[in-house]
Amino acid sequence: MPYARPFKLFEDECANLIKSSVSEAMRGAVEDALNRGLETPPYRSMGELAYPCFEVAKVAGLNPRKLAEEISFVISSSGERRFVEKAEAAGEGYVNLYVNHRELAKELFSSIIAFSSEYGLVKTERPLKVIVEHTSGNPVHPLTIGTGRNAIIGDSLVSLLKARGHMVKAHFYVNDVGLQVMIAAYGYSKVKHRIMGGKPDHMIGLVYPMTNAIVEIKGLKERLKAASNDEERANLTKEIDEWVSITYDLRSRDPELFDELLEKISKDEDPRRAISRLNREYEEGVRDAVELVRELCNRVIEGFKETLSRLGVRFDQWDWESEIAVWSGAADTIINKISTLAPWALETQEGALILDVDKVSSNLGVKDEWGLPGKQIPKLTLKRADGTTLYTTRDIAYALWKLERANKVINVIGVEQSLAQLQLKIILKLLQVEDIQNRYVHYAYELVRLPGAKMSSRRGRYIALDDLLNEAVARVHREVEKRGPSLTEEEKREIAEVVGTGAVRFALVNVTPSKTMTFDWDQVINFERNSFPFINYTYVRALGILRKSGFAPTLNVDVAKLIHDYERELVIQMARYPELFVQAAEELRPEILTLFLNRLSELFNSYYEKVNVIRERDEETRKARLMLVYSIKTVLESCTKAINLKMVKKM
RNA sequence: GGGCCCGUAGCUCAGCACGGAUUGAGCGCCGGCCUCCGGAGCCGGAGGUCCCGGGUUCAAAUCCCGGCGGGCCCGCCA
Repeated sequence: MPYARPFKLFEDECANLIKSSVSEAMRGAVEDALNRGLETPPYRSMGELAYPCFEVAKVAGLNPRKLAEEISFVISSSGERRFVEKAEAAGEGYVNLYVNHRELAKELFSSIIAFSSEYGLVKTERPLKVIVEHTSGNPVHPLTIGTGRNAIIGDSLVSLLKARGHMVKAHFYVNDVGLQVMIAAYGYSKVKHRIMGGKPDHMIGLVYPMTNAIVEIKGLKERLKAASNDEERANLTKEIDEWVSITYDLRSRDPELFDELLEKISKDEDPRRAISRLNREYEEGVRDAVELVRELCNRVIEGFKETLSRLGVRFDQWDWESEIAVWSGAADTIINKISTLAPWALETQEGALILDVDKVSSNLGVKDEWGLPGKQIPKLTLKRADGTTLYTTRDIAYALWKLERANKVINVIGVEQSLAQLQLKIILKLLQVEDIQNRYVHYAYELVRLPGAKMSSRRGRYIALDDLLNEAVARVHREVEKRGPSLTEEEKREIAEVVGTGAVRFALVNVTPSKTMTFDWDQVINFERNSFPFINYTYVRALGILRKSGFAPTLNVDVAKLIHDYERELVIQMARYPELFVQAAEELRPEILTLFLNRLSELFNSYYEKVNVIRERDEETRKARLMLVYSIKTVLESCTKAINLKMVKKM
């Protein structure tokens, strides 16, 4: 079997040559420097790798430039070279190393043929059981642009880690406990006969804010009646006015639905009490309550699944908060365990149980160990005065549940939860979970802004992921209409769907998660460079060439025929791809691969413009070029597969 | 008040964890290329005190300290 990482052969050879080119006395220092890896020079004309001599020169009391010249000379006169074409001293003290791209091409081609579209997907030596929990949108409204980023990042991680050879399961945490869901369920119970056509998650996305607003106003009005002074009355009136304006807004979006909800809720003596009763009954597992809430959640989830399947996002498991954390009694068990382990950090305030997390972290010594920046970690309430649990407590139960089932747990959750996640991790440490620092990861991501769009959860104003996808598909469809008149209507639809949703995926994964990203249509669906359509177009071009030429991949090619600068560059980039894949998977950075896809596509398009492939007269040159094109096609397949992007074969 | 994240070209970003040689890409703008294997393409140009000020270092966009600007978080919400 050929070696899976062609470029590594070159890198290893460089390291060996450098090591053996210095005197015994310097070898130790050189090895230390090499262990940190060689550098990539800033300009392509400076070779593929570089070794800076400054550090070693300083230790040995030598001039770095001189040392670089010496090393370069020894390497250049060495007969032990296969991949190193030449070594040159440069700058103030660099050894620049140039690869022999023909030898590299041989390795690349045999690797491509051996692994096909698995090329570059280097398997780990230590496969782990990994749970990636992502998306986990509350079942009271459709998935939004924000949960969309979560889903796409999460699914890319799942795909990346699977490709790396880990045993990965994608989990969705259904937050079916808590007041929000109960409000939605209460409203749903009044108007469920109306929710027939259309996507159920969108309907409930309207029922929930409507119900919430109606109940809020009713509650505020009662408080106004009982208000004892003018100031309080004025404040309440102001608040009521605000909510009334919200209900106008909401009603305009479906007057019949709103009116029926209002009429039915008004009949209830005390909606708030009905909602808390529902909450209590659900936590206790009373049958009617369970049936109602589950029916609601399942319908919303049905909508989620429909949306997610368009993006190719699949879950292995749906974990219900009620089952894992509440009905099982796990949350209470945890509270008891904390009471035994750290009674000194617990206090009771008006009946509520509070944990001094800061005290816990000092006591466990994690502040130093984890390099915690904050001096003071806020306290956390574990249990309400009425004995019911809180979200974070239930989340501890879920974290433990996941940690029992996997070596590593990755949670894709918004940055705004950073503090809660830190508190949770400290508690997990307190609960004596082994190696928690490495096993439990909060993979934080930032918000998505969409210029011109206003968001307000009280008004039920959000940017639905469905709308975003529809818009993307529509835009691609218009373009396909313009450019592909020979395609059938069905083909056009298929292309628009795959390329449109792919464009959204690409755009959302292309930006470093810790940055707030701006979603700009002209950027996402621009059909030019740095977009998914551009990459897919490149792939289709490569397929076209291969199809027309009738080329069958073969190792019987003369790599010496690859003399063009673009050919050399393409070979190097593709040979480096496995290194990038490993880095992306190890560092959980899928965006490294979207950047690579773009770079490779740009290179190929430039090449294609300058060099003939099919029309090349010289048979050997033609064959070598076709093998190169075949490699590009294969690498595009592998790399898109690694982050679960689907491409069309015709457009 | 405290903590976290972000600040690089008009716009969107990459490079920063692990310091290294003249910072880069796309869009937009200006100017070229359809006798072409698919123009959803290609080539060229203009455009930057890498937020500011100190420090460490042979070397700072990158590390440290102090500011400034923006976002988020510090609930008996989830």
